[in-house]
Amino acid sequence: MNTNFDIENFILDFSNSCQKKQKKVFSKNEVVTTYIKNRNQLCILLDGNADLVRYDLNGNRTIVEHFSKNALFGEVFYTITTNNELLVEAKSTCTVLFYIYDDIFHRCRNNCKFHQTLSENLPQLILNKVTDLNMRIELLTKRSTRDKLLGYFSLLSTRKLSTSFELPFSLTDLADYLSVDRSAMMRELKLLKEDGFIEKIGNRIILLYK
Amino acid sequence: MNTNFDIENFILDFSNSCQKKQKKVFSKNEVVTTYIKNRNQLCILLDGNADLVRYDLNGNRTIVEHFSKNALFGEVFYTITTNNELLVEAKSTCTVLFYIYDDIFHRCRNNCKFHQTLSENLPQLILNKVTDLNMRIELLTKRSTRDKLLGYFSLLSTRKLSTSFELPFSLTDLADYLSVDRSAMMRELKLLKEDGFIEKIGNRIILLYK
DNA sequence: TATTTTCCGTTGCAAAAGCAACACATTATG
DNA sequence: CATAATGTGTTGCTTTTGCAACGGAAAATA
Repeated sequence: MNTNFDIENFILDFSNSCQKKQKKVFSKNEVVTTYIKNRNQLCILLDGNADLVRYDLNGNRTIVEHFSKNALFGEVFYTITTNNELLVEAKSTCTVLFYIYDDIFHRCRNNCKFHQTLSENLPQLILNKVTDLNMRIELLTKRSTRDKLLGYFSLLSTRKLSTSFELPFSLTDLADYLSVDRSAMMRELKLLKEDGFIEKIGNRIILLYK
Repeated sequence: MNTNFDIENFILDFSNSCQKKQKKVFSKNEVVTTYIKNRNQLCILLDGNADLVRYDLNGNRTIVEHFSKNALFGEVFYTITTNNELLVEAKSTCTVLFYIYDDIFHRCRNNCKFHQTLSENLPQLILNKVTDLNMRIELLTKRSTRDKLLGYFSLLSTRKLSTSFELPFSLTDLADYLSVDRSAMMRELKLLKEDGFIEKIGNRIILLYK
């Protein structure tokens, strides 16, 4: 894949060279931003972890996306179709850059290096997001809680290049991410252990099946 | 939103001006392409309808995406993580342009107008895809078959600017799209009718709740 | 047009998932 | 450090969903 663009170093080098942005720091549980129709915001998470969360009319909470270092988010990626609350919550201390998408795309007046490089690499950055979303869809289309859990574990295992890995979520949040009931998920986790698919030590999962 | 770029006219004007692509026509039920790791293909559907379909190990069929005129697809949007079959099936006669993503991004040698315009507008095109995928995720995270159906109907209603609209799927395919069992979905459809949420005349749905 | 194939609509039964409630552990916070 | 808040693990019960099967309608095909 063409992931030549190293967003991390790029941001380190240039994030101060552009005027058309805001940089803010949030502490745990603060609301980073809400998704509001047509404001066209694009955000980059420089550091920390945050979740895009939706609360529906039945009071169900869904973790729509989980963001870590260098993730892109913001309502430019979203067509707001429902009146569900959609907001980004900091899960740890977060540093975030805020842009208006049109400003990136059409460059800023200064034509600064930051802006130029960012707009050149935007297709790749957004493409990375597309592949993430497709993986999420793959998970969500799995028919059973068991398959969702195993699919998610297998994903984490692939990412860490190890059959043993830490969950980036609390179990409560994991249920909201997989869009299943927490107690049902706990039951299924127990069965997965009993059936010899996984081991679970604290926050760490070990995949036992090949 | 900045959807200034009119892909349809652009394609009409320029699709013959570039060498680095293939144009093919498919008839109904033909396989347009399969998703194979690292081939990095990007496709544009010029005309017709097609589905991205996955068959899992349990034999379940999932319609991962539904494509209509001017849709972008191809494995450049996908990180293949499982060995599930992932293929695009023509649902009607389809005309498709095939590219290799790197060729678009790095321009072709001729530096033709088609290539230039396409690469300039690629962020916007991919962004449109992101918002589509996010809508799909919103549907899939709904907890019940009822909510999935109502959510999908509400989406179609918003698109058509009318409470009455045709389903773009057969009911069998709709179930595969919403990732639910067909008979369970039929049962829920009946209940939705009985509870006065919808009317259904052939392929047409009328939303009755406000 | 006759025949095969696909799709629709339905049902009984089994399995899975959701709901509600609770005790206990762990983690934040005054 | 004491106390509050949040997270974990569990269970009985209810509801929803999935599975399998079937007959008939509609559509595709020979």
